[in-house]
Amino acid sequence: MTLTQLRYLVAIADSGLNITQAAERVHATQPGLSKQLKALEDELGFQLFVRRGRSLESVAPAGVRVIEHARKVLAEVANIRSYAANERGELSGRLLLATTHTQARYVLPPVIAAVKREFPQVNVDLLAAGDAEVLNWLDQADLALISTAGSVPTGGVAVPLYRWRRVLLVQREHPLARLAHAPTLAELAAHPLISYESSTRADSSLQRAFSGAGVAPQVGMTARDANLIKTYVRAGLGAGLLAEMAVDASDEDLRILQAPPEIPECVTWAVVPRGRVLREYALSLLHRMAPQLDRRDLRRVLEGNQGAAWPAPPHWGELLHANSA
Amino acid sequence: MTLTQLRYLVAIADSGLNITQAAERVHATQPGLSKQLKALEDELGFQLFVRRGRSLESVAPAGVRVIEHARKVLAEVANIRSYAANERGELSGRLLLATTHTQARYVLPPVIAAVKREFPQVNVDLLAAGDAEVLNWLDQADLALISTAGSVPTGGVAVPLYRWRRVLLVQREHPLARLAHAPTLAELAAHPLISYESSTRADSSLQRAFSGAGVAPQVGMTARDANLIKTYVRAGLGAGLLAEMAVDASDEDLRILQAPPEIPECVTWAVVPRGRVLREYALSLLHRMAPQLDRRDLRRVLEGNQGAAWPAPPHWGELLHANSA
DNA sequence: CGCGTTTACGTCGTTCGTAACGATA
DNA sequence: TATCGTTACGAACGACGTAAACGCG
Repeated sequence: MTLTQLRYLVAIADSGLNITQAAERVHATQPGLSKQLKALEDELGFQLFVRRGRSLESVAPAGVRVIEHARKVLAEVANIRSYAANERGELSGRLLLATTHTQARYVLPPVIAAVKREFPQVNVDLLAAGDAEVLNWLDQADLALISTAGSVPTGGVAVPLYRWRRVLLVQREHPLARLAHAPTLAELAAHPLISYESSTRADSSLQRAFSGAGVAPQVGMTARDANLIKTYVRAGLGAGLLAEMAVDASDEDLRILQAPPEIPECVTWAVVPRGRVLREYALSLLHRMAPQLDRRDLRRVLEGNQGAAWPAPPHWGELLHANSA
Repeated sequence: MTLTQLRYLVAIADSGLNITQAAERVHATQPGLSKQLKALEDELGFQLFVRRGRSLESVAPAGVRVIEHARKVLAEVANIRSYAANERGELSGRLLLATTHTQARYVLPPVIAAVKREFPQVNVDLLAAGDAEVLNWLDQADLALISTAGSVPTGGVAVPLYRWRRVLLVQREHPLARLAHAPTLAELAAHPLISYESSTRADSSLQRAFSGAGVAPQVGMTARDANLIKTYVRAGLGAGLLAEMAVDASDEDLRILQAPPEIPECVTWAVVPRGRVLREYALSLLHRMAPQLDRRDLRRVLEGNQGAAWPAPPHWGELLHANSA
């Protein structure tokens, strides 16, 4: 058994059982992979894939288990490489972030700009997805950024970054804009809402807040992207309910209202798989998004495989202030 | 980076930084290890060991971290090998048990005999140590057997096997033997005791039971081995306080008394490092020691990296009965 | 007939062991 | 001077890539 064999194995599994495609991915030739796979199967004593004719039909049950372990091996090897790269002060590399659209569009730009200033040779790749899908990318990404209302994300060590609230964005002539006070849940329920896709789930904090007040919201439109929500607010399709981070100077034509207090605060988290060694620049990004946390503490907890008692995260506004300074 | 390099690296670390000795351990030549170590250091970009002259003086700080990860890599590779060996029904192998003397001497013999009957080609190695040290061997052993009173052992997935009580072993002419009832803690405190080494620790269940009654035991002698305790009981040095499993037919010259009820029941656990794949014969041993647990459940929990709600373990007597049948 | 896998084969690189050398206590 | 690590060298093994053959849709 060699690391190459394990690397080829997961490449084949990740390429939909297409050895030719897997060969390109690992920068090798197809017969090479074929042969190494055979060698590995010979050594283990059973087939890892079910063949139909000459091509791979599916992963054998035993293959599933072996691949799981192989991934762990490769992850640890990657950890050694990352650790070594940090140790010798390597400045180049890649930073793959799995994140929501709102983070990517409104929160990350200044943060990433700062990281790129500190590490100009680092390639930053953004992988924007919906709330629910972000965690699925965690095995490939370096870290995931995700927001929740109340619960702590699973899938790794969750680091609380900051708190934020939702706000209402309406046209100036919208009925809600004429109220002297922040609208109540009942008042809000009287108008069509435009919000994030995830808020339609029955167990979302939004739905729970409304049902707690005995009313049902009219979520007439959803989008993953705050920009789209704004567009439809301007088109007069309803009131936008979105993250306060998504409001910027370009929204002066609209009115910004506080959301009802029953709609709970959210927390944005960074999630890092347990035991993963982060490159310096990833830690730098993390630290910029949570300056309240000590850098050494961060590293210690991330590598210590254990949860930690984090301090309460600051509100988004404070973080913004810290970053602009 | 190759698996060979990582294997050589930990071999060197485990051989007290003696490359020659490490070479024997991995069945290779010394120049081979020397060269591979150099190649690994070259690839990583820094030295893993601190040299004084030409010999290795100590593990460099960075080396400590790399070795930790290397061990995880090798452990996962070993898991793949174990899984494969199970998959193809391999009947030979090695079973290294870290255990206490009492288990090794009185509990394990019939169990191991049964396992050897089922797997004649398996080499069983016992590593008997004191209560506290057993867990230190866990990284090298396949599983550890350890007893506690109340607490759950750490260091891996703990599987409760059976419950047991301590008993008193005294000479027929001992004053305690004349009592009509089981002695109380106060009565016991009036006589010198001979017990296990671990019972002298202030936080041991024995000490806590006595101090709860406001008396202090006179633990005049300790030993790790129940046989030794019996020997000294026969020499008239005091009353033996030991595990009920340690009493057998050869003790008919002595009197067996119940221990005071305040001395709590103990539980014997099997501890398996998280994520380790056990060979079939190891699982067989585990199942024989805890027939109340389903074999599939066992494997699922051990490999699922998560604790489980185990059923209450049976008393030792029931287990003994099941094994003799 | 195109796609993908396997088999065959030649070359290159690497590893390994033996042997000699160097340093150190 | 004995012990341990490094360097040097030759042989053998293994991995890789090119090219061709084989099955399958």
